[in-house]
Amino acid sequence: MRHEPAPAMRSWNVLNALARLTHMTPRLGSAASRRPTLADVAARAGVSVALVSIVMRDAPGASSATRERVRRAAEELGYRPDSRARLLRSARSRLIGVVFAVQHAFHGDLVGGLYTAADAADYELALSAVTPGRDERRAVTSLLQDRCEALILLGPHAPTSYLAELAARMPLVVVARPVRHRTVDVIRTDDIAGLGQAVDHLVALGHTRTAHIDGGRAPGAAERRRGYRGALQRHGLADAALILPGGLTEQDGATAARALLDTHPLPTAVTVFNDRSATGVLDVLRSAGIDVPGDMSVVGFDDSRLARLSHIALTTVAQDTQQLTSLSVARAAARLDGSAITERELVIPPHLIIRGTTAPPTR
Amino acid sequence: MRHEPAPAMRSWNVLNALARLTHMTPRLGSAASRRPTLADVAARAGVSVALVSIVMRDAPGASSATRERVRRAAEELGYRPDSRARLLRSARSRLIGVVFAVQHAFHGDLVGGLYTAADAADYELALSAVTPGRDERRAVTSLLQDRCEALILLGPHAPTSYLAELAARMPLVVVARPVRHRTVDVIRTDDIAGLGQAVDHLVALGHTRTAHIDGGRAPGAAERRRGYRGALQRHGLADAALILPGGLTEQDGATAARALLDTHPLPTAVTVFNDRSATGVLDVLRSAGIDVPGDMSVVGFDDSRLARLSHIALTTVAQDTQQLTSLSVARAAARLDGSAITERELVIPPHLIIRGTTAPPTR
DNA sequence: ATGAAAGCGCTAACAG
DNA sequence: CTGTTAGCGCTTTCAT
Repeated sequence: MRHEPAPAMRSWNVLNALARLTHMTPRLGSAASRRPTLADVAARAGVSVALVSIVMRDAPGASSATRERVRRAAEELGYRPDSRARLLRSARSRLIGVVFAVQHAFHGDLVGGLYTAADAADYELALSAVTPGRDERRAVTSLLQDRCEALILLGPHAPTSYLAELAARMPLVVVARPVRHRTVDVIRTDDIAGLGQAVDHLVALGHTRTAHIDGGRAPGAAERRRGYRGALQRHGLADAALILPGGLTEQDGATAARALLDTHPLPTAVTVFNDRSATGVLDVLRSAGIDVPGDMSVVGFDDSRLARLSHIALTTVAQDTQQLTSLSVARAAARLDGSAITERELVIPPHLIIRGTTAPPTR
Repeated sequence: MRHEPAPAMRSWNVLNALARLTHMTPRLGSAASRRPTLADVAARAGVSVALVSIVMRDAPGASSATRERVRRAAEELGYRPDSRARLLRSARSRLIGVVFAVQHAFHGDLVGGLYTAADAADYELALSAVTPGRDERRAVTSLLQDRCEALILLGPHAPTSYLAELAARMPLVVVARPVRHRTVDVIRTDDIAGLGQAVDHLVALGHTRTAHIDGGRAPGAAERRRGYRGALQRHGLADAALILPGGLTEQDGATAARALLDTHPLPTAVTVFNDRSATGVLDVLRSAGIDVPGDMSVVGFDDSRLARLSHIALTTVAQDTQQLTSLSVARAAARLDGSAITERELVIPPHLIIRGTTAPPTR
């Protein structure tokens, strides 16, 4: 059998296939074409694979001289450990699956925090996105095949029954949504306290006629409604509670703001489900000639990048993403280690950030 | 050796460890505690592992009766194929790595499209996010260990030298950013044409005094500047070109808009690097009492969800995400298959979407 | 400190 | 159509 010289490199796979064809004998293929393996490094360093494995993992049991030699060999070969093979062999995968919605800016913030936390705890993250064409189920299923040891779900919409089913398979941490089930861990912001702080602030400024534009069926929306009502009650303003149906997008806020403008008497302040929706509210109010905060105070929720923009300068309830994410990873790790856990649900206090959209009422 | 009854399930890993301890003999552990394997399914169905493998992969070579039996056994056991093991064994991983910035809404749209495209092409996606605490290098490195066959980078900031280095290892597709390098595939929007359409539209409406708020050093910004200039030139308005430094956030747009307001004579129309920045522009203009589109027309870029919001209704240049993503996956696949490729760089035409922020000039 | 050998769960040759 | 066999690249005993 003769080989014509390849006319040009046409494909990565063709290369591999060739390498395989030309070495049908059990002897190893030349390291030139394949991605280098432990065996290649071992051969080059003149030691056994086991030793190389030890060195690559920084595990104890190799002389520093050997370590040095092995490291150089690996370096020269451009060796990269194959995480699949590693995972396959190890009892633990140290992999945590994360399901997030790619369109939610707040999820973006959380993912950032999760990476940091996982890093510190020596875990890897496997991301799986929920998109318009890919639902939570899909996202979770793909993670299950990846041998994740635990799952962290950001604001999932799936029914509790499904979450419970998952939790039976493996540790499950749900973030930013309450779940009433014995085996599901929950890490979330104290939404009730958050709205409480918002209302306290407004009342302290002198507002008595307030409104709340809610989040509809979004995770946390019910709690925030309750927080709004409860806080007014505390201040003896229960009768003045006004809740308008909203949602979690700018559009939802804009629509609700128009409804708000039809209210008589017009409230002097409004709390909004989240910053995104609050942006829509601000836009409609200003277009309608309502001065913010002169004629109307507005409070958001999340302290997203949006709120911090100087031209928006939204007073808002900040979620503690650092806590939410590090506790989520810590909880998953604790479950995997079998540490004792007393509180299934961790509720993190938020804090109000006062910026430029709130002021005393002028009417 | 006696076992005390376990007081309570304390850990997933303890369970596994126990299972391992109590079965030190080479015989297989009971399927009860481990996640079921092909062997378990095979045993239950009374066939060989190989056959089960065939059935699970929907590969030819099994009678439908057997298929049925195997499927039921797998179902009863709750069997899930282990993708790591599968990948380890197969020559191909059919895995494409994707690096994206978790804070960019537009990347979110792209990721959605990529999932769909990958699905159709029978590839899997491995996501790796760039976050404030995790740079592109990190994101790429983790993907390399996952045995991805190709990489798709969304709007990367890394220097061309690094991209070239990567491209030498494996097929590399860069999306939404031009890269001048022989081995790097690029799929991007025709930014020049996009700005051309925007300017054509404004000129057709009667505008002669226009401005462009640019994207600074963002991917694509240089092209859009050039597109703006070139289009004015075509219309004999080269002298009227006004470019203000901007960026890709609302904040950047807001700042630039303030600068714009100091211009004399004030332009009657402005094109903005992207929708996000345009939002900031709109906000500042309206706050300053400038009516849009009465006093000033505004055109964005991206056709993000933002632009579509009815209260914003931004006239904008739409990027064809469907094309961008399906071509990206197709290109990666083509490289892997060794298909002939004529155009290293694919430039996709955008199209203008006229909404409510543009109108004839009144000044 | 080092090496030999046994698999992790799966797919791919090949034989029957 | 079905079973047997041999690894993928790595970690992990267990010897030495």
